[in-house]
Amino acid sequence: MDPKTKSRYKAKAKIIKALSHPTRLFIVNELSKGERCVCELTEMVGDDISTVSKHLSVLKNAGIVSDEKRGTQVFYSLRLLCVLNFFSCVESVLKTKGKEQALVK
Amino acid sequence: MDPKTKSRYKAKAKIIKALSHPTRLFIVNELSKGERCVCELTEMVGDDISTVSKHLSVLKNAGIVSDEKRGTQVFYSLRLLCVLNFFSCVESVLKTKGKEQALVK
DNA sequence: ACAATCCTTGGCTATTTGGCAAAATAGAAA
DNA sequence: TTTCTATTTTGCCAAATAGCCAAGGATTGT
Repeated sequence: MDPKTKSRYKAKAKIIKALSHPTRLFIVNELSKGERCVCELTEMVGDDISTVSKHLSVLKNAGIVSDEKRGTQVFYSLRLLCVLNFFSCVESVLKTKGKEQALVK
Repeated sequence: MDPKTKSRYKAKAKIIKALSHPTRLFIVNELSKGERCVCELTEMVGDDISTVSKHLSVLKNAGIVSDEKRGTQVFYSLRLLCVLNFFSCVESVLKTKGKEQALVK
């Protein structure tokens, strides 16, 4: 694999990696319904606010969400709607795996 | 977040996590062209064969690829074509990020 | 049976990640 | 300015991950 190809795959992997955490998936799904402030997300997720903030910065860094400060609050919104397509694909994997598990039993 | 919802997001994240590595992305892309044996992939990737084998087991475990032994070789093939849709979405993220970087300059 | 080939697994180390708690920052309000 | 509130950053520790090497199957061919 030549270096250029490799670095392209690295960049892509970084974006996907940003989505590879349960909490971050939940956040993305929530933001697909509209913008939310950190405090709202924190309450829904149930983790420490610093943890949620970190997850948000990962998503922001990857270019998946954007933030806007209004007053004392920071509102996040989903910038890349196409990531929602991931979900249906992932669902189908889960379904297939479910069937196989059933067969094994 | 209730436990049931949480475990569903965990399962989804696990699948996406399997795709969140440059080598594994490369492999998925390669398999989209047709089945490949471990030795072929190893040569293309350039890592130790044990490393490649481990990546393949991660993908298999996630339900993304399937394997078939024929003779002494094991052939892997892509089972979930929809994961290819991820790529175009990720491309668009990269493009957007590229533009922003250009603006900053 | 024996050797050769292909692949997987276990063991090890180095690096990265996720979580909380405490400290730092930014803006609003008094 | 001082204080309050919302958020981010930092430090620390535990757990997970990636990589290589060596050892262990499995299958083919001699």
